[in-house]
Amino acid sequence: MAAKTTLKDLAKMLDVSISTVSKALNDSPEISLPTRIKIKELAASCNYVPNNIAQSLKSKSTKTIGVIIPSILIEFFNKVLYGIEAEATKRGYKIIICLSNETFKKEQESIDTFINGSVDGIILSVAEETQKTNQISHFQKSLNYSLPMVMFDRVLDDIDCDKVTVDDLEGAYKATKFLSKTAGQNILFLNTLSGISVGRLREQGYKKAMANLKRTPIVLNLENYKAIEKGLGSVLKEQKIEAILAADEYSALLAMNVARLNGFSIPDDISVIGFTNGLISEYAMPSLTVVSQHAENIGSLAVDRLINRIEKKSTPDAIHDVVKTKIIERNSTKKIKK
Amino acid sequence: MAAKTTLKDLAKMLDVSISTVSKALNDSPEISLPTRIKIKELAASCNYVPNNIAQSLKSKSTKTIGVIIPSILIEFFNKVLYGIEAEATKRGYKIIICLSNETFKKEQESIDTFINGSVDGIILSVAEETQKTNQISHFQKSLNYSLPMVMFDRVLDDIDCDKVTVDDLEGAYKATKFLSKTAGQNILFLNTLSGISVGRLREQGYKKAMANLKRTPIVLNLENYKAIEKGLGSVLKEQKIEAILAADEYSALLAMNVARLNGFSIPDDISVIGFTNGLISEYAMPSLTVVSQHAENIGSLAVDRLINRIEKKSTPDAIHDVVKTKIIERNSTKKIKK
DNA sequence: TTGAAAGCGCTAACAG
DNA sequence: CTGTTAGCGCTTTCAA
Repeated sequence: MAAKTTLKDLAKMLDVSISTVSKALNDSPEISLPTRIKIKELAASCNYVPNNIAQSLKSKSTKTIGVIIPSILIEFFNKVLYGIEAEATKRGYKIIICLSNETFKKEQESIDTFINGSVDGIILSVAEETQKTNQISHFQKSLNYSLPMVMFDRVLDDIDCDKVTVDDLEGAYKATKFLSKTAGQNILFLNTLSGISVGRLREQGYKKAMANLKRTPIVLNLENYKAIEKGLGSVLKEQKIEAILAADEYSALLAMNVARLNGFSIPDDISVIGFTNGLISEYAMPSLTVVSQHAENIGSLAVDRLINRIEKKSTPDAIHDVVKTKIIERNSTKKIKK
Repeated sequence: MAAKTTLKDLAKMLDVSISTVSKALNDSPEISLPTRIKIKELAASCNYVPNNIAQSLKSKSTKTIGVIIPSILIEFFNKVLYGIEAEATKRGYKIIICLSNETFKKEQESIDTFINGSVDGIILSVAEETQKTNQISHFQKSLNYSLPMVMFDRVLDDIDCDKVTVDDLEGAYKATKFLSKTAGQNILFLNTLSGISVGRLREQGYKKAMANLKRTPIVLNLENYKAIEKGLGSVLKEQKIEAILAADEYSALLAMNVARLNGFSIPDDISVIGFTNGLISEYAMPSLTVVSQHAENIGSLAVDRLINRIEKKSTPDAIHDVVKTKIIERNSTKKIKK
C-alpha cells in the first residue's frame, strides 16, 4: 500500500468522474443511492482517506489552532493546555503547539509559522522577555493578517484582541486577608514575577490588602530561586514574619524550606500560601495552601472565544474575560478561626 | 489588509507572470537580478507570506511531526516534549500535539487525524489502556499508509517501527544495588505502573538485583495513590524495611510521607528512590534521589530517528535505541560509604 | 443523475 | 531571462 488512494484513483477504478466520487463520499443527494453505495464501498476497501491539506487549501480553513506558550515545564501552562486540547477536540479542532521559551525571538518565529495559513487562529500567553521589553510588532502583524488571536494569563494591554486573564489582584487580596485572619498581619510578599503582568497584579492585590489592614507592605522582589534562600533568610532573621504569600508555587515551597532552616515551623510559626494549584503543592510536606486559577477553565474559555471569533460569532469588540480565583486550603496555613 | 497577498496579486501588480514571481522569491538564478529585487521589494511591502498549505499540497511534505502523548500532566512527558520541540524546531519541523489521555479511543482518533496528510511522521508513547489491552490495529494502519512512526518509552513489541526506550531494567537494578549498599538489603519495590511496559521492566530490574543479593523481593502493586497509604503503611508496621524503590516520582513522595507518618525518618531509617527526575523531586523535603531517564534526550533522539526515516536516511530495519539511566543523588538516601 | 471545468496558491518542466 | 502550462487533491458551479 504505497501511494495513498485519491479521488482520482477511485474515479478511474469505477470509470466515473472525480466529482461524482467526491459528491458520493460527501453524501450529496445529487448522486443516486446505488452509485453512492458502490463508491463508498470501494473507498472503504481502498482505505481511502481524504487529503486534509487539499481540503484546507480549498476551504481556506485548517480546523487547527496555534498555541504559543512560554514554557512546557510550568505546570500552570500544562493545565491550560489540557483545557485547550479538550475543548478544541470537542469542537473538531486540532492544536499545534509552539514554545517561546520565554524569548521574544521564538515567539516571533512562532507567529511567523502561524501566519502562513497553517492555523485558523492563535491562542497565546506572552513570553517574559516580550512583556519586559514591550515589543508588540509581531502581534500587530498577525492581527493585520486578520488572524484571530486570544491571549491568556500574560496579556498585553496595547494589543486589541480577546483576552482571558485571572483575577490575580483579587486573588492576592483574598489570600492576604485570609492570612491576616489566620496567622497575623506581619505578611511578606515574595515576588518572583515582578517582570510580568501577573506578578505586578498579585503585588497590587497584596498591597491593597495591606493598606486595608493599615500595615506597611513587605515586598521581596527576588528574580531567581537562589536569591530567595539568601534574601528571605536574612529578612526572617531581622523581622517578625507570620505569613508569606508567594507569587508562584515553587517559591512558596522554597520559602517553606528556608523558614524551616531558620527554625520556624509551618504553619505554627509561619503560614505560607502560593499561587497556582499544581500537583507539587498537593504532594508537598506540609501540603501547600494555594490560590487556584482554574487553569483548565482558562484553556477551554480561550478556545471558546477563539472559535467564536474564527467562525464570526463574536461581537466586533474584543472580549476580556476575567476568571476568579479560589483559595484551596491545605496544611501550610492555620485553619480559619470560627 | 483583508485578504492575503498571493503570488497572483504580485504578478498582476508588476505585470509579470506568476512563475516569474515565484522563481524570483525563491532566488532562482533564472531571473535577472533587477527583476528579482523589484519583486522582492514589492513582496516585502505587501507583507507577502507564502501559503504553507499550498506549498504542502505541492511538495507532499508538511514539515510537521505529529506527537501523541498519554498525558500532559506527567512531567516526564513534558520534558520529552521539550526535547522534541527543540530538536524539531532546530530541524525546521513543527509539532502538532494530540493527547490520548491514556485511552485507546483518543489514541486511535489521533492517529486518524494524522493519517490524512497533515503530518510527515508520528512520535508517540502508547496509552495505558492500549498497552493493557494490546490493541494494535490503529498503529498497523498508520504503518500501512507508510507514515513513519517512532515510539518512545511505552512501546509495543508487536509493532515494527523505530523505538526509543529507557533502560528501565538496568535503572531499577542500579538503584536497588545502590540502596543495598547505602541503606541495607530490606528493600521494597512500590509499583504503581504494573500495567505498562516500563513498570514491568522496573520490577524485573529490581528482582534481578534482589536475586543477586539473595533476598526475596517484596513487591507492592498498588494501582492508585490512596491504596499506597493503606498498603504501604501496614507493611511498614509488619516488616523491617530499610529502603523503598518507587516506580514513579509521586508514589516516592507519598512513600516518604507514609513512612514519616509511621514514625520513620528519611533517610536515616528508610531510604527512598523514585523514578523520573522532575522538579517535584528537587523541591521535595527532603529532596528525592531519583533514577533520571534523560527525558529531553529521549525526545530529541526520537525526532532524529523520525526525521531520518522521513527523509529516507535510515536503514530499512527498525532501530531500537535504549537510553541509559542515571542515579541523581539527593537527600532521601544516605551517602555511599567510602 | 452525472460530468466537465475552474480554481484554491504554489512549483517546475518546458517553451519561447 | 520570462512565460505558458500542467498539476498537487479536493470542492463546487454549471452544463449536459
